[in-house]
Amino acid sequence: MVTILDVARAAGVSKSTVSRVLDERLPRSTNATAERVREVAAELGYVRDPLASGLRRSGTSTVGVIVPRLTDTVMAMLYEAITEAAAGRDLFTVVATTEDLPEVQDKAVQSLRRRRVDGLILTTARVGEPVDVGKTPYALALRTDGSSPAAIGDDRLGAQLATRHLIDLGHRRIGLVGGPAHASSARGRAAGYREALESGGLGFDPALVAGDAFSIEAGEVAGRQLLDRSDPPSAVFAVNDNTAIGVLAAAHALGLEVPRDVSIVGYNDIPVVSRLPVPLTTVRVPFRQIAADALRLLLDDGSGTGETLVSAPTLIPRGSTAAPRQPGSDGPRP
Amino acid sequence: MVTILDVARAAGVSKSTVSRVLDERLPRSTNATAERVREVAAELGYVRDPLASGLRRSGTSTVGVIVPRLTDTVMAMLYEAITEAAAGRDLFTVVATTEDLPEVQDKAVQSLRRRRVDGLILTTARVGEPVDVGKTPYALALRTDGSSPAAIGDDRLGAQLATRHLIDLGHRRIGLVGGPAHASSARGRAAGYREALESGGLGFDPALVAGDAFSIEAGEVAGRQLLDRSDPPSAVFAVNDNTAIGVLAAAHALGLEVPRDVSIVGYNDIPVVSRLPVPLTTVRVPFRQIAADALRLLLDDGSGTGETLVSAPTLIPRGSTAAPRQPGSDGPRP
DNA sequence: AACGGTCGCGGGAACGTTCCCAGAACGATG
DNA sequence: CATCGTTCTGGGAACGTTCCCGCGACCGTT
Repeated sequence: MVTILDVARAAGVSKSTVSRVLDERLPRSTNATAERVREVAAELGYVRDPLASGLRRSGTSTVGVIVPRLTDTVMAMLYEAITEAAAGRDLFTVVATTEDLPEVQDKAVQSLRRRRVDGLILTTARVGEPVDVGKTPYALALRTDGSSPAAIGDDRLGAQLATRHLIDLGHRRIGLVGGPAHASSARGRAAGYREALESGGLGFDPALVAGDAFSIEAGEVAGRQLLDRSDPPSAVFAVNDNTAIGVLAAAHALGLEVPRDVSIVGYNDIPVVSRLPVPLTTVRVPFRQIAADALRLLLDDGSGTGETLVSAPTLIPRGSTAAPRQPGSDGPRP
Repeated sequence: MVTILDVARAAGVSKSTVSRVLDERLPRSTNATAERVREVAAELGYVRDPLASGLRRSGTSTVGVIVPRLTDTVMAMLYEAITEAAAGRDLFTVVATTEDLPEVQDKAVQSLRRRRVDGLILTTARVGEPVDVGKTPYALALRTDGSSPAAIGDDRLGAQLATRHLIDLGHRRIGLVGGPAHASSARGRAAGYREALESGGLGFDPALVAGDAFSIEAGEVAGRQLLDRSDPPSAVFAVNDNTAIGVLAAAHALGLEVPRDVSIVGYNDIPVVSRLPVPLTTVRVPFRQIAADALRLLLDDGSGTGETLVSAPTLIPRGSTAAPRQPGSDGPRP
């Protein structure tokens, strides 16, 4: 391994000079020596040792990302987006999972802080429970706790788009499969759903709401609950694609055909849903934008406490939504 | 941050002693001073600085994992399994993605080596293209290049189980949706498919084979190719769950009902497939075992070059497979 | 020509740890 | 009681880098 001393010797300068020339944080000197040093360094294939560098500066050009689990495709997509955005700033990313358990999260935070990450991005925020990551800079993504800097999608808008889409198709009884109350995203989507209903003159009916988790299983249970009765909704908006898949399964199990008997809308547009036998209508979230925003909050913006950057989602209409069988009347199914 | 010097002062010994006592690689001394040092360290909440430690030792207690992408749930599952196994050995993991592009992989390898990972686990091996990671210890997982140490599932066995399952149900024309030839897993599964056919007295028919990638899209294309003709197979074995989902979509698009008109088997048992409207019969791969094996190859076994550890998969029968409509005769569909 | 200011450079300490080595303490043995 | 061997300890160098600080060169001004 070639060190800074090798470069110094080869260029006939001191290690301090090499260090200074190669310091990417300083304004790039266009000096004669500087040029030579850079040449020599490139020639020898010198790359800074991140360990030694990190030890001396206190910062490692690394950001830590904390997610509930990577097997949730949404989280995997966001992490990949963050990694890409970070690479554009010459930053490395490191990820830790929490299983959604606060105590695991604490361990993850400690583990990443110990590794001297320059900042943390968390997607595990719970409303009303401000995260505590000590004095490490941090930002939230996808969800907010209401007080920390956060980069999120416009969940109300997304839910409004989805619900309004169903209304426009002629649906009058629209169910909601919601998510956990601790997630701001689930709350926002529930609020948007309600607002769209009311602004569409439909009124909010608590009997058409079920569900309290993001998983496929929860979606299936809630879907069954909404659909397996005498007066089922003709359409369901699900808080995310996973729960929508669960609703799809519930509908199938009940002998309902999508979209003939019931329309379904999901949220996030994870890759698989566009390729299901019945491609899912869903709301696409600009993950790259959100990732870039989170990084911006983390690095550029240090001072502004509690700022929230919001990105607008898009409705992606697909095969899982159509006009109800008896538009506007919702007659009992045969 | 409390350093080793603080501990030394508080315990009334030298930093060398503290360092020695706290060195987890040395046999744990049951000394009186040792005990006191440990107590004091715990009391002060001392944790070793990984940067300084890594700089001096040359090793960071970190293993790097290289995968094509994390949005592939299989890779996410494996990475989580590796992380868990690594945590059991007090190791940290770091992941990099390659998009399946060799040049990106090279950059990923460099980036991780520069960070002084103690070893690398790669899931991107291509048969006949031995990976080059310099002198960093490494092991392959899920796929092998034929020469490096590798921890894989028994792909032939898995495919045999899947194919035999279809034969046992009475299918006589069984299609294969295969994967890329560079992946040993795809090859092994193709081989197992063929062996099961032949040992079942069915003979191998190249006309019943299609597909050359792991994606949903590829599965859909191949599924269409196999199913949209006058003499379609009554069952299809897909090289993984993604392609199986693609085949599912193709079948639906062609108006075929699963499993009534065509049976489908996937591979990997990613979470979503058990919750599809028609739950997918698939082959479960012991990812935790494979992860533990890969780590073992990497760390315990240094010397043995080219050893391959193979884990046995299990068939998980679900709703996507059933007896053919006219067992054994494969009459044309109406 | 003398002086003040700016700039670039090099020496050396520091970051927190590990490792080498010399010496102290201790017990055992002849 | 002297000597030897073993175990344990502490001092200091080293890992590769950054950062502080002093010094000399150079430029422009009076």
